[in-house]
Amino acid sequence: MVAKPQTPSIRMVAERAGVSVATVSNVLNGKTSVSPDFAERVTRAVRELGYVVDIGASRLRSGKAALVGVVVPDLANSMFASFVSTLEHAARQGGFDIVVVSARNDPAEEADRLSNIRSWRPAGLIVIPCDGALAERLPEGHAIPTVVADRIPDIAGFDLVAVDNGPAAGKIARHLGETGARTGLVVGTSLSISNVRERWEGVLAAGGSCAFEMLEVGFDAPDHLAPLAERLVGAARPDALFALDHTTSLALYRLVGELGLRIPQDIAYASFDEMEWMRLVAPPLTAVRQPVEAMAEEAWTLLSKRMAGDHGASITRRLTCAVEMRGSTGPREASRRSEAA
Amino acid sequence: MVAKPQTPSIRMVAERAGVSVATVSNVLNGKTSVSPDFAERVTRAVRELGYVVDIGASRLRSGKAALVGVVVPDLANSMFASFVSTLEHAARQGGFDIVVVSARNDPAEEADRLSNIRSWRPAGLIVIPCDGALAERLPEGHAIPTVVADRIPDIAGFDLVAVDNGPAAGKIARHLGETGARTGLVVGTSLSISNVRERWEGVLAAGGSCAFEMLEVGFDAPDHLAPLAERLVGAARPDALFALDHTTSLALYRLVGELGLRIPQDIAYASFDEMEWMRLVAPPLTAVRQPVEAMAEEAWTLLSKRMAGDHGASITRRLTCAVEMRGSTGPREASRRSEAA
DNA sequence: ATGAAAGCGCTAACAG
DNA sequence: CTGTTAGCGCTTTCAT
Repeated sequence: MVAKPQTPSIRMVAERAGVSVATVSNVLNGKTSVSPDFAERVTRAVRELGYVVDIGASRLRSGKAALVGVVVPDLANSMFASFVSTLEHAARQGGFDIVVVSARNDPAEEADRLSNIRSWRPAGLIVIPCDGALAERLPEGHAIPTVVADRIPDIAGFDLVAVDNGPAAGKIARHLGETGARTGLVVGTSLSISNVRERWEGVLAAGGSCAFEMLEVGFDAPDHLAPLAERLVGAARPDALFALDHTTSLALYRLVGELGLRIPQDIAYASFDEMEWMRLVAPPLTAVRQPVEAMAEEAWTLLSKRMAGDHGASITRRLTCAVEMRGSTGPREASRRSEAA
Repeated sequence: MVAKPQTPSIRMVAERAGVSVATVSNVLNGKTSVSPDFAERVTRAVRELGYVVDIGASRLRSGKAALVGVVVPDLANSMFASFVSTLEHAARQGGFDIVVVSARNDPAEEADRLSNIRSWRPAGLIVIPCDGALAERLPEGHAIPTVVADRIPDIAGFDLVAVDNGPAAGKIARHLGETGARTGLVVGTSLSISNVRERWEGVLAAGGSCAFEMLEVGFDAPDHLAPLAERLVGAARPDALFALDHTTSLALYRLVGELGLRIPQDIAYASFDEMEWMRLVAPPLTAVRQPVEAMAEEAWTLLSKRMAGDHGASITRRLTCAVEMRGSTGPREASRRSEAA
């Protein structure tokens, strides 16, 4: 029977270096000063053993957690993936790791994850709620520093970072009117999501010469788009379409193609949430680009302050979206790629 | 001074229920049987206090970790995001949470993350290495159950799940020849990545009537595509382009558009890695679709077995890609959307 | 069926 | 500057 390889502990390092465990800890954490000689012996023992601290045990004793929880509605959604990616990097800079959980757009699952994640005793939480009803999913005396991002919850007391949904959507709405649309159909997943709601309200508040109507299609858009198809072939076909989120936009754009409608000649098209492909299709799509990276960085900044002990009043940040007007909303020029075909 | 709200510990639960901490633990873990009366009292105390176990302390004592580490080259890449998303769900089903780290395509960062993640004493690791040289980034006696995915490392002893890169790429190569291409340019990030290498070798092995050449453009493709542009405008312009990964494909497709080349009339176009947008552009792109979800699920299955104590010989799984022939590789029919324009 | 006590790996407090 | 000791929250013997 060979000696089974065991994860080295601080005690093994201490023994090998011929010092006490406290000295090892001091060398590693640099709190108390240690003589160069001892420090060197410890460093070598650490290297030889391939020792890395057990960060869980460390937290247990010190009370300092190096973990933050991240809860998103859907990791497969590239917007949220990008958010998490930026967050992960910012967190690492600060010496934190992240535990990521996806609620899969299911409020019940979100509640479950939110409860479960507390088991890790994270130093903080960053949450993009999957709908407005976050309050009922947090435990009574929720004491973990928490930042909510992207969507506005039904609960105060947390820092919040989101984008200027209303004004950005309003710009699109006015632009559609200015480029000749008189009737517009706005399509989104659900008004129960605050940013979809804000966008729709932004459209309504925009005024302008185009009359808009709103349609909710839910999260599995491809299945729910059938009734919409009828609206697009009938005589009452709107002059313009405005998709309020990426998921919807993808499905809606495909539907428009399947119906053989030409953009922008037959119907103008705009989207909230810009993805790479929107600049590659012909004509390229008018879209609102959200500052996802900036949102993640701001969320991290806010959380850092809270984790550092800031107990000031909760802060709300609204970041500005970029609105990109492109060929899909006219003027009636065909794009290069289309001309070529 | 109000009583500061404190995270409830098992001791508080025990006191409130009027039982010992051992009994609380027994109720929660269901190991030993507990009288209905006591069980009920504990359950209520848990509910009233909003207690959730400290999973770190639990691991410390029991040695059972409920955490697995996931290391990917780039979380912002939608393929990897999708991988992580599927993984996260599978892990949750098994009662595990995941710590996610991104190497940002940087081997040095990967080494750092790989070392750092051991601090969490994870029960297992799932790694998509950012290049082939994984061996030198793992500590000497790496004892954590580990599954490598997507790319083949320079080190044996780990379970591996990847796709049939060579055969799938070969199919594309033959198809390009069959649709009339005599010269083809294959473009990818770097041959140092095993799957890119396998794809290129698959092209070479395919035979067929088209002569291929390979070009490496690195990871920040947009910057490195300039020399490529010259190849595409000169007299020696190839008949076909084949991008070996998503990042490259996105940049390359954009370049083709900017140069005003028509697909497939001026040049045929195919891509390894299928993304949504490839079906939305005109003409839709011929592409190899990787079974990312299946790969993640298989990786989890393999890891589960290892974590359960299976010490059998390491396993390699090759999943089959779907190859979708579309308009971008001819025959010389314009797509519907193009016809309309 | 229940509880007392030990100890996982670590750091903080204190003694020397 | 260094070592000893206690104890974080939990699970696991081992008594009772």
